[in-house]
Amino acid sequence: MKRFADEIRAAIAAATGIDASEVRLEKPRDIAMGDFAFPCFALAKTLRQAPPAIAADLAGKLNGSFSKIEAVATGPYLNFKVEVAALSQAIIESAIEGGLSYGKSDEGGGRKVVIDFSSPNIAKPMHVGHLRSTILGAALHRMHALLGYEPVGINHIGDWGSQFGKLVAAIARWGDTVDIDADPIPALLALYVRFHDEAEGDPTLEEEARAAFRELESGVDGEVRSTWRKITELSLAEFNKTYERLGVEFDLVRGEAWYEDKLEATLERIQASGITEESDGATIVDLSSIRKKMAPCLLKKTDGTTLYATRDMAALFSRQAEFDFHRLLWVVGSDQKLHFEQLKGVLKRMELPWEPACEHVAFGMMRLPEGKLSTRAGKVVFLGDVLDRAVEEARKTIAEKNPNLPNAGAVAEQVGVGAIVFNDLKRERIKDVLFQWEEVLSFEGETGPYVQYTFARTRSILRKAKAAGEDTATTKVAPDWAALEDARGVLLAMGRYPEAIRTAAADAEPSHLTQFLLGLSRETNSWYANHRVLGEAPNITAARLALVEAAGSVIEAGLTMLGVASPSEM
RNA sequence: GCGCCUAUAGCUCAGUUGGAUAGAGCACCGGAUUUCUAAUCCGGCGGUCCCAGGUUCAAGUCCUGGUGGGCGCACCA
Repeated sequence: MKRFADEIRAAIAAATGIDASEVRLEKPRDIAMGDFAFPCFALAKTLRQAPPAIAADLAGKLNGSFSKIEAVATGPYLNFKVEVAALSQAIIESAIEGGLSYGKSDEGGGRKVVIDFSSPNIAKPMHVGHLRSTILGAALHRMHALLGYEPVGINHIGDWGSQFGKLVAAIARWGDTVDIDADPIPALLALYVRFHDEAEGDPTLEEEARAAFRELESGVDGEVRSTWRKITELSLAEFNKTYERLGVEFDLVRGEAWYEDKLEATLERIQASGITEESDGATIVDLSSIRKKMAPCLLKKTDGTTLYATRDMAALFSRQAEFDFHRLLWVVGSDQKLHFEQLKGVLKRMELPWEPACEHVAFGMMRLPEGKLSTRAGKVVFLGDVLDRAVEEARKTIAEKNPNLPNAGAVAEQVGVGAIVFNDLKRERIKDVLFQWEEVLSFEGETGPYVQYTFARTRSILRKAKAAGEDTATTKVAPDWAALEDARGVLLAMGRYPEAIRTAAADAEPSHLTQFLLGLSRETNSWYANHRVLGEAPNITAARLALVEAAGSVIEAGLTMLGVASPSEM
């Protein structure tokens, strides 16, 4: 695909004198017009000619230099159509050869991309709101790896801070009223909620909590620390079950606590750069020079303990020193935008040249029809429940549509979880999401199961072809590539996959890929409706089989990038 | 109050660095299966692209000012 575009660009460059890299090719409005379009408006001024005249003129010049491409002037546009045999063979072969690595490139050159994602808080259950960071980060990790970067996925667990003082205090008081070992997360959540309820009428609780956190931060290895350690371990074990279901892995699981012994050096480093000041007894960095009225960054409280920003600065310095990253992606909700702007603001004031490499990959908030998510107020949908219900729904659909499916249970898991994951990656990440059961449990239309279904059908055809002895390996018939004219939409879609991956990674926007997959699936399904693969003339069947194999291969590659399974039957 | 984000069909959303007649899905109506999975396909219905100015040969896209919604704004994370 790219080589045809490059050929066209080079020819236009030669004919007009503009640089080949400046030639921008678009997608024609209608596929019947061609595969690539070049608008001639921009040339009108320099050539002192009307765009349609330029297009007509260029068409004449270019057609002489192409062998497999035809240029047609349509008004102010110059449209290009690649000979179908050349197009289909090139795209199908590269898609099939690419396999799951289709779109692979070495543009990353092994440079490191640190991706900070998921980051749940210890002692709280994961809810639907945690899903987005987890699967966005995992998808970005896979895409960067494909593009030749060396991604470093870090789970920056929220395991530090004054809230743990509260939890420790609550356990000290009421730990024997709940069974933490049996089902740790709900038990810890109950204690946390109780703390907040009772702290209002009992100020000694807050004092105990502060004392506990002070002890934790002092480094003393006593009762408090051992309680904290236990909470952390139990929570991590719980989180891992969810990660396993989602197919998510991390290169490093490092909680905020991991940076504990780096806090002092971090503060010293920032102070040494001369940008800190005292304000009401706290240590801050003024950021009004970064943006008018931007809130200052607080690094140390009046009582001497550290804050979220202090720990994130420590993490940042540590990662920069350890990985010397090309990019650092914080995959964290948009509600924390200011926090990351502040971190970047501190870097700017320190005049650190790697500041632009740090990006906040913000995503919109998940809301329920009844309002904002709140674990404490019980307004919450737990992630495990969402996955379970989707899987149950998938199980029912399978029982109804394909009752003899082998491995029905495993496929239901793949389809149900796939539906949830795909749905969450479907729209632009910055957009807020209203969580609605009927939407996430829907398997029709623009959904993960729709894409999975398209793939399953490609596999089904390949299976039947093999059984009938019609697959290319058996028949050794040369495919009639020219017979795929009607599949041009499918071909062009497949050809755009590498670019979809590239922009998805560059913009840290996996929705480019989900949208791509929906488009390819639509083209493929639409083509199926009007064309038979099996039982046609051998060279036609061979070409169509290759098309089906390639389309399935690209879909599988894309779903794999997203962390969605591709069952071969469903 | 200030800052950031967002607004496209009844609903949920696409719409490349500004380019040809603004596209899907859901819902609703009507069709398609003796043959490769109907979790599909085809057709119909449905639009002052929030409003008002501006820049441009060209604006859903860029700029300015409004309006609605979301998020945030000092010792929580």
